Amino acid sequence: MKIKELKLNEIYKMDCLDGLKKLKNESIDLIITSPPYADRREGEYKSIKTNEYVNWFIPIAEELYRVLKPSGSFFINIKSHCSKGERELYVYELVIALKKKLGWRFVDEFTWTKNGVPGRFKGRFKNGFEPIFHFAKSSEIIFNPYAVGVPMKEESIKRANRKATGLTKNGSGFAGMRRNETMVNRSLALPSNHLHIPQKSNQYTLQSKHPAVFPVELPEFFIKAFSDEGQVVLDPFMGSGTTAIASEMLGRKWLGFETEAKYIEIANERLKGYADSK
Amino acid sequence: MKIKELKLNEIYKMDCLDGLKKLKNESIDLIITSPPYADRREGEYKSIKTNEYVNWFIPIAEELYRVLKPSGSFFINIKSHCSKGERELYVYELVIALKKKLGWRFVDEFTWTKNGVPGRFKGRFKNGFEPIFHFAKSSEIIFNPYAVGVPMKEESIKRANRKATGLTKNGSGFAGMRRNETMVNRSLALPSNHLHIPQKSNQYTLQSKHPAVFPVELPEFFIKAFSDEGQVVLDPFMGSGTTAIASEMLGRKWLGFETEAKYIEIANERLKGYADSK
DNA sequence: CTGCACTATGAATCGCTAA
DNA sequence: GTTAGCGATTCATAGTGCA
Repeated sequence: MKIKELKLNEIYKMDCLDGLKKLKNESIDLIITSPPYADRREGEYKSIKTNEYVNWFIPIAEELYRVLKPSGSFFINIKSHCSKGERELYVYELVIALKKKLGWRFVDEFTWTKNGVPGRFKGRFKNGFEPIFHFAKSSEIIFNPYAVGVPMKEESIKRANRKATGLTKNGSGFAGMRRNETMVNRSLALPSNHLHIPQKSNQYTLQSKHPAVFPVELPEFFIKAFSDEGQVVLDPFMGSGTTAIASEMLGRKWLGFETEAKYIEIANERLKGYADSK
Repeated sequence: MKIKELKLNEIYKMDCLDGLKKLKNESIDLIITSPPYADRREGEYKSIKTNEYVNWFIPIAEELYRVLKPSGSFFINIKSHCSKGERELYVYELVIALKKKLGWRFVDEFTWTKNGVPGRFKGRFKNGFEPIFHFAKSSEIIFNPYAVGVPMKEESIKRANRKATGLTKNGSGFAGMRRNETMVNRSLALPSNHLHIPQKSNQYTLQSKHPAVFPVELPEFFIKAFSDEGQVVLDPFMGSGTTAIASEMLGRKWLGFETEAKYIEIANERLKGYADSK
């Protein structure tokens, strides 16, 4: 039985596999990460070869499974690159392995659309989206859909009110949702598994110094919908700390690993900047 | 050596595997289809079981490979359903099998975002996107990206013109693209692999009578970008004929198979309606 | 202060050339 | 033969600086 040796709200300069071994079983509420992609960022991180990627990730995913609570969720953002005019398949193979070899439940795939980096390629268009895969350990996960409700269109509100006068027969009809949540939030529409978040040009921000940051809106969305206040969010590949910032903003505790000292520095600066601005 | 027994611009009431056998090697320029999804619409079509889906599709994909020209492309729209709170994996397995077992080149994945069918589910949101997978036989495929160019933003046009005054040193640098194509189309920006096409409410249209139609904009996009005028488009699962309509609209010949007489009737009505409206 | 011009850059990829 | 490096290409976005 491992013990929990690590304090919260810190980024540890370790390989994530070493770091994860220091965490207790079922001590984490939510995992959000974007690991290094295969064959990218040579020089920055040690580049993982495409055909070794799944085997490289499996021991990490095993540890993630161990430390996550049964009510927790694991979100992973990763996209295959193209090589010789074909998109690689390792991301699909990874998803299949996580379920079939390690027993993760594959809840859903999100598509995050953004403004693609321009480029003309032989036989295809620039890339304008990335998938985010949602895994869990059980069917009873924390889920607060109305925390990410979007304002309804005018017309839809009217229609909803019309409908609401003739009360529906069954209370809720929806698993895991209390009826009054629906009523209270009449003006909020539920989002879908499509997230449109244009990538910002981070030219003069601290964020820009890390080569592969996702926008803060991404972890924000998943933290709101799939965790409660005060819970613990883990990012095993912390990079410049976007997951930590989002956690701070939303009143969650957090924890992360990162091997590059310079990114830890950037992340701590960003966190300090956020704390000062409050 | 098979001979081509079938006339163009017709929907044949056959199982697509039987129909495909009547087509000559390399006689088709473009394939666009949305096959029946696994475990759906029982009663309408014979439902294909999730765990048998890949093996069911492989012989069809082999025939598609045989009839497609080396310069052709194959687009397949298919999305896994959810079962017991998990999204099934057979679509990823299919993509992997098409490449690794049958030798198809996997060019790219498109994401088609739409307005999701409302519904509240346990632990996940409504579905707001479907993938479309692009396969080919060679790296030398027909590709007309500017046929689907979207108007550039005002500001980008100005910038482009400024740049164009100081001509770049090398002619093109980009394979498969003639320089003047770029210049002539200065006011068009290339799209990405993200297509946003809200699904129309087809409640009162002929289209609605088929349970699983994709919007005509979808085949339109692929026909424009990946085929030339006068070429032959095949849809092995024609349904209510959306691929045929799009082909007619764009001056392509077409051909399709469909086992249900009532959908062939609907498709022919739609085609007649289109012809009359011209 | 506003408007416009200009610049930097974002998980990119390909073909060519030199080694 | 193979590989590594370099230049060229593409545009949405945000920030800077000047008129």
